Amino acid sequence: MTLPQNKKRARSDSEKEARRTAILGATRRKIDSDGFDKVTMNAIAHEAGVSKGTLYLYAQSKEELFLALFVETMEEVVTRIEDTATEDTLAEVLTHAPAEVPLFLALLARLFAVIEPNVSDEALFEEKRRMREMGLRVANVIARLTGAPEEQARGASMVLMLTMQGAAQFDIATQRDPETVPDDLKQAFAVQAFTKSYSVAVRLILWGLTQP
Amino acid sequence: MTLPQNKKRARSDSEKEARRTAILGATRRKIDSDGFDKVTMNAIAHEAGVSKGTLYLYAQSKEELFLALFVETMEEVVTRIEDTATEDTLAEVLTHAPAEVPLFLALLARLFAVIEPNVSDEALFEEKRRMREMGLRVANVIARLTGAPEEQARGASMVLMLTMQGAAQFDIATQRDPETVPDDLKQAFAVQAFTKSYSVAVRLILWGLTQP
DNA sequence: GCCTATAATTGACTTGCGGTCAGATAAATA
DNA sequence: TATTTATCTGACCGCAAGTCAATTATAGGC
Repeated sequence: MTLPQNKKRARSDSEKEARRTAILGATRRKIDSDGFDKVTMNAIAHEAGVSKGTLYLYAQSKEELFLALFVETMEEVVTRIEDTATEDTLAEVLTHAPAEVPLFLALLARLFAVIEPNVSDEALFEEKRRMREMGLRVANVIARLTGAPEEQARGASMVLMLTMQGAAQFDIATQRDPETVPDDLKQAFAVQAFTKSYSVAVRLILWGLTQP
Repeated sequence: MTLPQNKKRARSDSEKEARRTAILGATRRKIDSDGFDKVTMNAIAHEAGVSKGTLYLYAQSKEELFLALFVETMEEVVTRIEDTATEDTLAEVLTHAPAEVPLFLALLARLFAVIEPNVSDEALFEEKRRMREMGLRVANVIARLTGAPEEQARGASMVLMLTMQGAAQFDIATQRDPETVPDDLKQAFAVQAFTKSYSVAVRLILWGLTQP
């Protein structure tokens, strides 16, 4: 409810944008506090200080809120990679950026199986275009820092995205309270932590890229 | 409803096993015909010729049915790999086996984000142990056929599982009716098909394994 | 073969959530 | 200030997962 002044309704475009931002912020906080699977539209509405009906003026479904959030977080991840990666730190940055942007992994892990099936074609296609664009930005960084040809860097960017997806899935399992995990499985859960499993893949891919 | 003779209730262990099998078969057919997201417990019950309540005598939740099915299909994938892979066809078999066992990819794609969060600890841990065991069986095949040391083969097996997860996610998107996809995105969707994206990763991993 | 105890089966019911829409009303405009 | 516009609301709907008291098939004892 960070609407300009003491207005209660968003009439102008900028006011609508402010409300949308407030709703996405509320969604963010709710995923953070309750976990992705337990977030309800009522809870988001309450957190945002609006009614449930209002949410549906700004998104066509619950998953469209999640999709918008995902695009935001992915944008942040890519920007981070562009801004901080150097020749020496590329692997390091590629590995840690996704893990350090809050909610990115949680949303990525649900993107294809949970979020996208429940989103209008329109919103989906727009997101796909943005994803493609961000993939290319990462490819550019890789090409610039490794000296690999554009084409190969694009391939690497896609394989990275694919393995990141897998690693994000694995990471979900590790969220489980360690107290409840039997001893003989603790190891199996632990090795699935995101940075642990993903860094192996990143090194493998980058290494393959710099070989003749 | 393939219960022995004309019995209507499963009293002995073997009869219960038969009923369980029948229920899993019905679940399979329903996912096949309606798609994972549209399957309901009522529909499964009807297909199996029992009531909804009966389903809950054989599984604690809908997702536990899916989990049991997943283990079945993964067992089949691993067995296939063990039985048909040779030194020359390893990459080929690793790529195609997952795609050829019906429902395996659909279930794998939902395993961590959808199925596991809704399953009792008991069922989850049992599944994890089986998964680990199957991972080792694949590692053995890899070690045997490539001559790589056990340890390295286990690492490769895990990275394979991780990328397979990612590829299964990507594959969901390609299920979309091509008619509805805008021209500029057709390419982006197409390259995400399972065997297309996964085979690249398989070759990369096996190649890394056979290098000094 | 009949009776009884056991427990498998049923399906109406409860619960909870996503999504809708007719009415209420804030705010821009005349 | 009156009128118009369209944002906002929340009671309501539909649907699906999951429950449980009542029903009844079946095994085992007589």
